[in-house]
Formats: sequence, structure tokens, C-alpha cells
Amino acid sequence: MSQPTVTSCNLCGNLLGSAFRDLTPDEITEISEQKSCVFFKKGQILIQEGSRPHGVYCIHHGKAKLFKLGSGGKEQIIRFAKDGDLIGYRSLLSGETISASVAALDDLHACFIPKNALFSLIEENPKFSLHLMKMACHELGEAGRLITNLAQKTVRERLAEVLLLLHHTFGNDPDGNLNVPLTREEIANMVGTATESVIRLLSEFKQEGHIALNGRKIRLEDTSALVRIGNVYD
Amino acid sequence: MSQPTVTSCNLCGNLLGSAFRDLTPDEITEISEQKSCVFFKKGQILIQEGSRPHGVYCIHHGKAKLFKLGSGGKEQIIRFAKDGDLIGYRSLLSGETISASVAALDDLHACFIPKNALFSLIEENPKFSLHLMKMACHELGEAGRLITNLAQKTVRERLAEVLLLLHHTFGNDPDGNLNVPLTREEIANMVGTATESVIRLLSEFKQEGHIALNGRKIRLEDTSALVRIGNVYD
DNA sequence: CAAAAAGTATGATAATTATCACATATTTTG
DNA sequence: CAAAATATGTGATAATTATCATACTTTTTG
Repeated sequence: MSQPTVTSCNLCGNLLGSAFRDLTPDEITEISEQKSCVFFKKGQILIQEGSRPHGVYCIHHGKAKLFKLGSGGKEQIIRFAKDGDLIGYRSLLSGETISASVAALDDLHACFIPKNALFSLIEENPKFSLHLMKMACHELGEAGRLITNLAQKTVRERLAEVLLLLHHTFGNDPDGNLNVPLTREEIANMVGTATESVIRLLSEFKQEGHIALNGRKIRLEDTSALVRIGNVYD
Repeated sequence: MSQPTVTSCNLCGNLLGSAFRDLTPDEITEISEQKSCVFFKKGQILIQEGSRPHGVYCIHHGKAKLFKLGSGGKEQIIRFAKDGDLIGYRSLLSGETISASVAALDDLHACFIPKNALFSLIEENPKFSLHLMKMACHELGEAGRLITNLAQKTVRERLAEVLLLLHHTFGNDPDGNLNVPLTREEIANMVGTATESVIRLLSEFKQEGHIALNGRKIRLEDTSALVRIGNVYD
């Protein structure tokens, strides 16, 4: 079930959707030669909060969660990453220590691009540089939304919105369930609530006919109801 | 009481602490010629959520709050800006609509730098470009911290941390009070709670000897107690 | 495959926080 | 400066959410 090894990034199916899409063929060849391919088993940590960055990962295939530990030691999931996404760039570009850990949600293949290679690209290719800036600024906007929601919405509203976010980010598997393997605890760590509260509210949503539950699997039955419950406007 | 008009950014006292510190004298002269100086009265809106950006403001003198409106119409204060700070760059760089409004907290002088002037600088000066990237990425890290705190800390913890943040950002006035004119409601809009809860907790902090209250003014009497209460580690 | 571990589910209860009501104080404005 | 508007302060109460306990189910692992 493991992905074929792609030796050149020129041939990578994720290229057009990635931060590297504006590179020249020569530049892509250059990073291909500098990158290394790494495999992470489900649950493994790719990047650890507090450490110093030595480069970035471009996810070739797999899903990952980015999270911070709160003062009580509880995980707070900040966002997700999937095929084609770049992770670890924030600390590299800000010159700070790593502010969030990244863990694989399933078996994951990623390419590690060392710091120097990335900064060479930034210096020589303004389009790439601008694209990185765009990514960071977009994330900053998303963060503002999340801040507002966490501060002002109820747990019920936030859970509805989180389900829609998961649907938007990962879509459905062949059975129509959300295509991401999260535990109830991890969902609670997105919503910012207790695991039991998530379980209870999911049961309510099920009673009300908005979702279907099948073990760990969640299927959204009525997204517009969830939009209404979550007061999601955009 | 109004600031002297500074015609050239070369002479601006904020220059070294601003995003423009890496510009060449020629580049600074260039933006000086393109900028316009604007005055905002306390309470006025500089930038409005939802609109399209036409440039950025560099605050010459004054304090401002950045806030988003939640789905219930309540303000959520995301962060602050003061002398030398650049505001409005996020939407400009991400190519999105403006995600947060900016309002003056006191009478405020700012320089407006049009979009084209900014993008010219980005294209011709990689250092400036990198500096902007650094700013955005730094803010992204701060946003992650805020997200984690809002999701996991109690209102009491958050209020203690907010008081420390205000102290760190704005310092004290000559009387030793926090040097920023915020209402209890605005503090509540940072903490993410009801105004009454802020009022009650401030009274508690006063009873416990951690702060002193004098009308709207707040003086921090025991910051290490607040650090303890807020579980602030960094 | 069986045991162990981890996760899900539900009830009872406690703690936190929001809301409403209203009195007082402060600030703003004509 | 006085009236009006806005903000602060406090109590009572309701709603939300967390915590603890415990049973059951699913997943993981030797």
C-alpha cells in the first residue's frame, strides 16, 4: 500500500497544487537533488514544538495534524495538512523555535527540504517568495476566524463548524464518511472542549438526523443543518 | 497636541523599529513621495473588515485595536498596533478581502502607503520582502498561542494573561496604570467573555492584591501573581 | 486469536460562566 | 455645566460545560 518512490519533484502529482508550482524546471530539479524522502507511521511526530527547524516537509501522501500543548499539557489542534502541503515553514521564516508539533494521522510519506535549499529558492525566485508570503497571510486570516469562533461560539456551534471543516478539508471516503481518522478526543482538541462533551453532542446531532455514526466513523447527513447550527457564514 | 508633520520617512523616529528599516535611503524617499498622512480621531475606523485593501497604514503615533465581528455581531479583539506598526498587510499579501477591522484607541496619526508602492518595494528589495514574511509568520505563531489559550484556559486565566499582555504591549502611564484606554467591554472582547465577568474578576484580583483599580484605570501591583494565575510560561 | 489497551458512551453532579436586573459612577455632549 | 449617554459594579439566577464514575465496545498488540 506504500506509494511509489518519486525521484524527481518534476514528476510529482502534487506539484501543481503545492507551494513549488511557480518554480522553474531547473529549480525543481535542484530541490529534487537536495530533498530526502521520509516515511512516518501513523501517530509518529514529524516536527516537535520547541525545537529548532532545519528545513520543511512537503507532504507527498498522508494526513497530519498540527497542534500545540496547552499549559495543562492538553493538545490543541490548530490545523491540518495533507497531500502537497508544506509544513514547518512558519518557524523557518520567522526565525523562531517551532511553535506547533506535527503528527501523522495515517501512514505518511513526506519530502524533507533543507533550510538552505529553501532560502536559496526564496532569494532567487520572487514568485516563490510571494507565494510563501501568501500562504502565511492566508493562514493568518484563518487563525483570526478560529480565534473569534473559539472566543464567542458555544461548544455546540463549534462542533458543527468543525465537522464542516473536516468535510471541506478531507472529503468523504467511499462509504460517505468523513475521510479522516480522528478520535473523539482529537475532535475535542479541535473544538476546545471535553471528550465527553463531543460524544454527547455527536449523539444529539445523530438524534436530530444531521449526522450518522458508525463506530468511529462520522457521516454528514445534512450539511445545511450543520451550517445553521454552527452559524457559518462564509 | 498633534504630532509635527514629518514630510520624509527618512526623518521618522519610528523608522528603525518599523518594517521599512531595511530599505535604502532612495527607497525610503520613494515611499515618502507616495505616502499620504492621515489623522483619525479616537474611535474612528481605519480599515474595515470585508472591504478590499488599497494599501497599508504605518502608524506614526497612536494605538489601535484589530478586531473581527463574530456571528452574533460581537467584537473579538485579535491584536493591537502602535507606533511604527504596519497594518493591513495581511489582506494585501494574501489577495483576500480584509479580515479584521482596525479602530483607533486614541487620536492617531498614520501614513497610508498605496498598494503599488508596497509591491514595488517587495519586488525590488528582497530584504524588505523577507521582513514582511517574518512579520506574518511571527503573527501566525502568536495566533496559535491565542487559539490554544482561548480553547483551554479558564476566563480567570485568560484575563490574567491579557493584563500581562497589555502591560507588555503598552507599558505604564506616569501614574503606573496600564497605558491604554480600554473599557471593560473591550477587555471582555479580548478575553472572550461577558463584560460582567471581567468586572467581577478584576474586583477579585483587586481584593487579592494583584491589581489596583482607579475608575477605568488598572495598575498591575503583582505581575508574578498574574503570571501564576494565568499559567504564563513564556 | 486472546488479552490488554484504548476509545466510546451515558448518567450524576459540580463548577464555571452567561444572562438579566438594576443601582451607581463616570464620561461625553449640547 | 447640566443632561444624557455610556460605563461600572453587584446580586440573583439560569444555562452551559467540565468532571467523575462506570459500563461497554472497538482497536491494537503480543
